[in-house]
Amino acid sequence: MAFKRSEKIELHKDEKRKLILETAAAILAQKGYHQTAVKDITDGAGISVGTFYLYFKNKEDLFEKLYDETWKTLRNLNDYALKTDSCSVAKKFSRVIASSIWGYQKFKDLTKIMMIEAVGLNPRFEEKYAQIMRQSVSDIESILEPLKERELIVVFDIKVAATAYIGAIHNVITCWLRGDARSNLCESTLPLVVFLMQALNMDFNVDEIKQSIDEMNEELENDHDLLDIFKN
Amino acid sequence: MAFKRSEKIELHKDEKRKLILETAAAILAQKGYHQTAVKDITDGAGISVGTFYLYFKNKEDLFEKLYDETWKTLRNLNDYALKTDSCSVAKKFSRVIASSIWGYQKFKDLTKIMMIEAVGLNPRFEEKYAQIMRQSVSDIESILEPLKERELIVVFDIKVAATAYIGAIHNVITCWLRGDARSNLCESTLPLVVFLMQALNMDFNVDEIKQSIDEMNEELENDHDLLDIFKN
Amino acid sequence: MAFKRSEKIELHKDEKRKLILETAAAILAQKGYHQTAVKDITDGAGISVGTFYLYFKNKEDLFEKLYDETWKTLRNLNDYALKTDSCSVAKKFSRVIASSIWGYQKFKDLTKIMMIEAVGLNPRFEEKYAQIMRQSVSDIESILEPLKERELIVVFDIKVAATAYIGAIHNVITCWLRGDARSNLCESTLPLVVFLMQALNMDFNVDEIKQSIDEMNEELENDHDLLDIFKN
Amino acid sequence: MAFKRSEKIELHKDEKRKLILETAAAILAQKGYHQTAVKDITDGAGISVGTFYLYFKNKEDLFEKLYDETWKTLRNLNDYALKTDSCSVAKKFSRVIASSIWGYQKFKDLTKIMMIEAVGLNPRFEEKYAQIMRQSVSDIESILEPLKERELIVVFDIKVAATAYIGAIHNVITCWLRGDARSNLCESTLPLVVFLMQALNMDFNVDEIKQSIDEMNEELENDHDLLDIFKN
DNA sequence: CATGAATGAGTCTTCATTCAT
DNA sequence: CATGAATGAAGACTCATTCAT
Repeated sequence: MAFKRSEKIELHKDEKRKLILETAAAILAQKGYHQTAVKDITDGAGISVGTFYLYFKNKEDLFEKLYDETWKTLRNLNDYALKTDSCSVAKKFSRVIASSIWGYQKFKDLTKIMMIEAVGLNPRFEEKYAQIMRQSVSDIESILEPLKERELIVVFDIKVAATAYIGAIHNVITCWLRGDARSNLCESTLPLVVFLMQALNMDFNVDEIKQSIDEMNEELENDHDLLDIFKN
Repeated sequence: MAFKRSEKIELHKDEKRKLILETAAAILAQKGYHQTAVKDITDGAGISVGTFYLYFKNKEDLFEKLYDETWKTLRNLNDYALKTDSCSVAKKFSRVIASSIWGYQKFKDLTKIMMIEAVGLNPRFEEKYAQIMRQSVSDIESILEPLKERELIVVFDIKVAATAYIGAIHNVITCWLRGDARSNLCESTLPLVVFLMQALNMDFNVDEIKQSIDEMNEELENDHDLLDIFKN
Repeated sequence: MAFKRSEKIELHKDEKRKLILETAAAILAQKGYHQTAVKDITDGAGISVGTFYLYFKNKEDLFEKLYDETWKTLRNLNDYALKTDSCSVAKKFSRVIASSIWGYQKFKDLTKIMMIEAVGLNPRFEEKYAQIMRQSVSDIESILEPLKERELIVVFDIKVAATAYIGAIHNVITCWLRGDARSNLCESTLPLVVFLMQALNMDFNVDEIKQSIDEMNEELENDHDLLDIFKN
Repeated sequence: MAFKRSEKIELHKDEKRKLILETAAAILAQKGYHQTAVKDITDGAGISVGTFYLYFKNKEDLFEKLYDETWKTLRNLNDYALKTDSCSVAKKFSRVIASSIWGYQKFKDLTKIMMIEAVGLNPRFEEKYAQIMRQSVSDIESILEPLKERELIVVFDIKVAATAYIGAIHNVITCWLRGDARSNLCESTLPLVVFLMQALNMDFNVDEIKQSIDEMNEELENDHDLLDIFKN
């Protein structure tokens, strides 16, 4: 009922594709994959079912595109956060976590799809999700490894630590997605970073972290290109 | 037009109900809720469709029963872990985490259903899951609160800490469920507990923790009554 | 929910059969044939499904028995009404109509089953109903025939007149069954008889008719044997 | 996995809807509501099950549409019969009855559905049918009322008379529907009208009535627009 | 490029009937 | 005689996908 586009503006291929993806994101996030019929999406986007199949191979294909692009965007955010003049380790951690959280909040619909809808959707997506998780974990592992060598952190088992680390962040986001959504997720960033710094037994200075987070958020707000998930 | 008394051993109502639940748990965990037809379950359990509906109102009802019983069992495990002669805080934490992990491993199928399948199944279950998560988080909060008062732990924001704490544990389990399943999840218990103790900045002694975990596991292995999830 | 017999009184074959028929009559009249499951009837009668099939071949068989016995009873009533020392024709008509109406009211449940439920149930019952209607009509025809010969009535076409005659009576009853049921059907007897006497252009005296109706009703109220539909 | 553009002539939406309704009318009239599966109707109409649900919400919806349209048509016929330059009361009665009978004969299938199938179908339809009967009766009542005032008819109780009146007509039609169907129902019109005129003790002239009936039938045969029940 | 009517395999669910106990 | 758990055929309805226009 919402999402109804009335005036059929003539759009170019890319714009229409983007329109479908955005509409689908909103509807899928709200109703869930199985509760959403292709017709719901096409009605929402003001196009015909036939047109939908001109842009996507099938319903799962659309979902996969949405999923992949979401993931790509979130990874881009991480890359961006790390692509900074070298600075203290704690600062880097802060930037990455801050950017992730900022992104999840910015793309709430997409995030919900990726973190909640896609889970347990079907064996294919489960594997996809598992792979992504594995990659996330292994990314963190490769960051923790040298830190451990240099005795900047204290961890018992790197793999477990990385998994717990990711889980801590994800759960803060997921709980927010599932209900606290009115509150400001970004306010959780600082406590979360502190929790994780402590978990790794890393030296840190709260003020420095706080500052890094604020800087990161500000940077992100000003670099709009980064965010346009559907660009190109 | 009906009948064919199967050659199977005649089972009593409760046993048959249990048989259906167990069969369903295995199939649902493997194929997923939407990919599993009622007939898959009945075929698996060697009963007719009609019989299924003799024991459960419908497919969702079965799932809900499975879900609720799983959750109840896991909570029982926690209660059991805490129902011990008072001991150090670190020891209690260790026992609870160890028991959870032990339970998840023991009831792999059920756990997968609860932690992966039920997520994003439909609005009703999403809410159910959200409620359980909220309760878990708030349980932890009420444990952390007094510890913080007594300055036994250092946390910036109790709610965020509790959420991160739960997420860390869940993710270790979930990742294991999703692929590492051949490995022994229990080996992750010690590193996980250490990670979390550090995260809370709590004093702890690794050996003591290790010992608590081992004790806990041993106790659990010997108290078989606790485990029979479907018992009466 | 109603109809629940709680104390299992031990009954003899015939009594149990009667119990089932009576329970079925009440439930079928209320919920309709297709909306009533065999289990509804057995629950209502406080017996098991198995027992039901000990007394009746199947659901349709029960219905047929109910149907036939109802019809038999109503015909008995007609016979009884006519089995009187000869009297005026108008009086005879009055007695028959009065007895019918009295019976329909007395056996409201059964009547509803026969006149409403059975209609359009399935081709077999349709034919059965048609046959009964044909017989009713032809009964009336054979009454009207000699009257016409003797010029005591004026009818254009005996068959049409008989059909219309039956229809008039039935509709008064059916409308009552379908809603007016709180009102007293017997009050409609006099106006109905007058309507029909006029329709046949027969000489009649209102007071005499009124008296016949009253007499008939009184007789019926006092002859209880006649009514026990399940007797035999 | 779908399609097979049938070789049938492509029909527009309204035509296809009409095709389904007509097919359904024929099959439902023959087999009865509960004995007819949706697939029977779609097979009969040469369409797929899916298409059926494109045109009707569900099986009951189809039946209701059929029911309502039938009733509307029959009422239209009555209106048409009365929409004539004023004439004698007897003539008006004749025209209305003639038009009804003519319509029932013309729409045999539909009539059977309305008058036989719908009876006792389920509580909803029972009430619907009851309402229609109540309305028919009350229509007749409001016609009889003034006639009684003006002493043009003699009736004892208007409500009973109206009910009997309707019942007489209906039964003539219903009996015909149920078996006499080869014979010509219209031949019953004159005797029926005479029966009813007499029943109301109304003055009438057989020849005039006969003429009115013939005129009515002729008019109806020539006004084809009136009949297309599914038109627009 | 766009449309949307048509398709039909696939699912859940009911319930009359049986028969081992 | 009585029981009621078990059966499975039958039927209503959904929805992703196609293709003639």
